[in-house]
Amino acid sequence: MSVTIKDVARVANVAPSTVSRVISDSPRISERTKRKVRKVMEELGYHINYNGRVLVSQSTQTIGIVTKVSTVHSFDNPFFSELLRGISDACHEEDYSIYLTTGNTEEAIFKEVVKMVQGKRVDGVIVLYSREDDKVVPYLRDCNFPFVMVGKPVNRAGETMFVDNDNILASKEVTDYLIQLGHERIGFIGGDSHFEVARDRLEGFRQALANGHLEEDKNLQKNIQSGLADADQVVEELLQVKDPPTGLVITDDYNALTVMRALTSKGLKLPEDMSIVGFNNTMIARLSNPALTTVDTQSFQLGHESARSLIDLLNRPDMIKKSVIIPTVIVERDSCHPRKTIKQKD
Amino acid sequence: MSVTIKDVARVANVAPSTVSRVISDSPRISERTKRKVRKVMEELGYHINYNGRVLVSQSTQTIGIVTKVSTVHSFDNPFFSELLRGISDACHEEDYSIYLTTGNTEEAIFKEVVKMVQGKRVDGVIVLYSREDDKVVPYLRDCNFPFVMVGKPVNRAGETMFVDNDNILASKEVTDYLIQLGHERIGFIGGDSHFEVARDRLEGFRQALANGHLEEDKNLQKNIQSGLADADQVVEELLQVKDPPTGLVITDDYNALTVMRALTSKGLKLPEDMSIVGFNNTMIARLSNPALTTVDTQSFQLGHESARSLIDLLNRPDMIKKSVIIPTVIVERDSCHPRKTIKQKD
DNA sequence: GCGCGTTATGATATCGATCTCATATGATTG
DNA sequence: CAATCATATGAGATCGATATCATAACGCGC
Repeated sequence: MSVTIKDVARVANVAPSTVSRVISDSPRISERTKRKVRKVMEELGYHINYNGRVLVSQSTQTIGIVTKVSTVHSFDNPFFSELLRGISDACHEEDYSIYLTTGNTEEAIFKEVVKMVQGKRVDGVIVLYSREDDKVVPYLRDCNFPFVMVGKPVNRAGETMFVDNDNILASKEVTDYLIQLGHERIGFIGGDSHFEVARDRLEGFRQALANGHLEEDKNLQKNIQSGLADADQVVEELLQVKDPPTGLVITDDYNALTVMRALTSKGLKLPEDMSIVGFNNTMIARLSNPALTTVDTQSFQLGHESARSLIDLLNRPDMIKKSVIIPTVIVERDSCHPRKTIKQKD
Repeated sequence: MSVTIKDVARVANVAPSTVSRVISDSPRISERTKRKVRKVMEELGYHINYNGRVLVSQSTQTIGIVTKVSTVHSFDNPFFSELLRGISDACHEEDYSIYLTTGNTEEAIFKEVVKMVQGKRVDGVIVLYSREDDKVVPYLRDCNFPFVMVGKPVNRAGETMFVDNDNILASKEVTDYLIQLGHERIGFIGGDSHFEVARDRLEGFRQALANGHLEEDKNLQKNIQSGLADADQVVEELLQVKDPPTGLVITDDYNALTVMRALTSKGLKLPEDMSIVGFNNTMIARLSNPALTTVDTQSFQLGHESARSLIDLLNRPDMIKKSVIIPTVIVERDSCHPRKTIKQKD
């Protein structure tokens, strides 16, 4: 069908192996022959077929990306898009390609992973989440297949390459920020607690409260899980509490915006009646009204570093399993306000 | 290294070709042998190596996705994420995999495409944009390589498979919607006019004005291009016009929200002082305040259909080059308001 | 002028699967 | 019971590249 190395060899009157050597620019071939062969390649419109090369070199120059269940909340979330851009960028620099897993259920994703790993379609894998009860990561460990996680591994962190923020610290800092503003009743709205990141951020939140000698009230800790409890309900509950919060730490920009909507529809004034901080600094944080103060987790960098680390690992399989922590930055916008010193009658 | 078909053959005491036939569940192999071979595969932990198969079958069961330059505005935009989800979903149903091109410049993208097409890494390609001055589509045509576009081709539509909305109609309808609400001065804020979609939506907008016997004022037609003119500037300009608009058609939810922010910061009340419609019905439309009325372009379906069409084409290469039009729906929310019958003095 | 080391190239096996063609075996039939 | 045929399996070529080993050609020193 298309032009192969043999066609080139025949026309150029050399052996296929010579053509192969010209392709890899081997120093063992004379300049004269190289020129001749290259001319023929040009004339015939030759282009290498990677599949042939892959078979012998046992390397695909491709990395696989595994995301969590994608039905509603993964691609949807701009955070993931940014991650993907970062990965994509790093891959391109190193001339690697990207192979994307899809799949709507955990089981489907797992099968896809097995298929791409065992089927030798990728050289390594980036896992874009960290959660307990996950089959993918243990599987990759068992196979001894090169992989990098975005997010801190649930266990055996020492044996695993990962790229992450210091989520405990980030959450602590941003809670501190609210405390500095005078808030004493601070609520926390997290995501799916199966994920490591959710637990870390709650932990940081609690540390900040403890540090600030503020009482921890479980009634102020809520969850928004995709589909399950929605913002309206959570807001409802938070406002019912006697002595309701004046500040909220929300672990995701998207959810933060949802909550803001719910609050305004209840007649609260933002940021005067409720100070809010989000996480991730996605583009939507800039768009809300008031603009959202949020923790920039530098998702692009997170993605970029994860790909770079994986490629490093592929190049030197025996390298030490380093982990990379990407610093976070609080981006101050307009969604926070010093606590009003109301309740004069007290 | 890993277990191959030959290892299985040796242990099971059959020929490699027999094992291959068992894999493809050929009816020419007895049930007894199949059971025996399968048992050995199980025991040895055999898994097919796709690269071998690809080489002989000349098919990768993989489709490539080409997006426009990704630096700022492609993955960023939830519209693309939804498209990707739709593609991903359809691919998974048909057991196809996804190969993603990256690249920060047009030239880099073009090279990636050549690489994946000539290098035989994918069976077909989905191009997620339609623009003039594009090298990718003409190239794919020249190679006679199977591809599907999302968006109407700039030319030679009859020879090209594509999936699209009727953007002219959609834009006309949504402009009509504003006209029905009594608006007579309506502005249009589009995107990069290199893209076919931008031109179509402008066209529909103009048709609606003409139909409604409204005068077309070029001063009310603006553009927001990624990075270039920003919302504040555009809003500034629009409000400077004598007899400024009371309604705006904005061809993208993201830009619509940017404009809304700019308007409120100028002290306008929404939707009373300005009615706004967006496009795409991305998740951010739901989050704005007031919630954005927008044209649902059904991006998930767009992606889904494009993948399905491509896979159809791959299965029957001589099939007629059909095109699919996905209907649009206006999603009414709270960002539009009947025109106030002010200017009593008139 | 013979032996030897270099250099440039060729011949061939190989990667892991599939596919075509050949063949052994057993069943069917006149 | 020989001829014929269907069935189940094996042998070997093949896909398009790379890599190893062999070898031809050449120059050089003694």
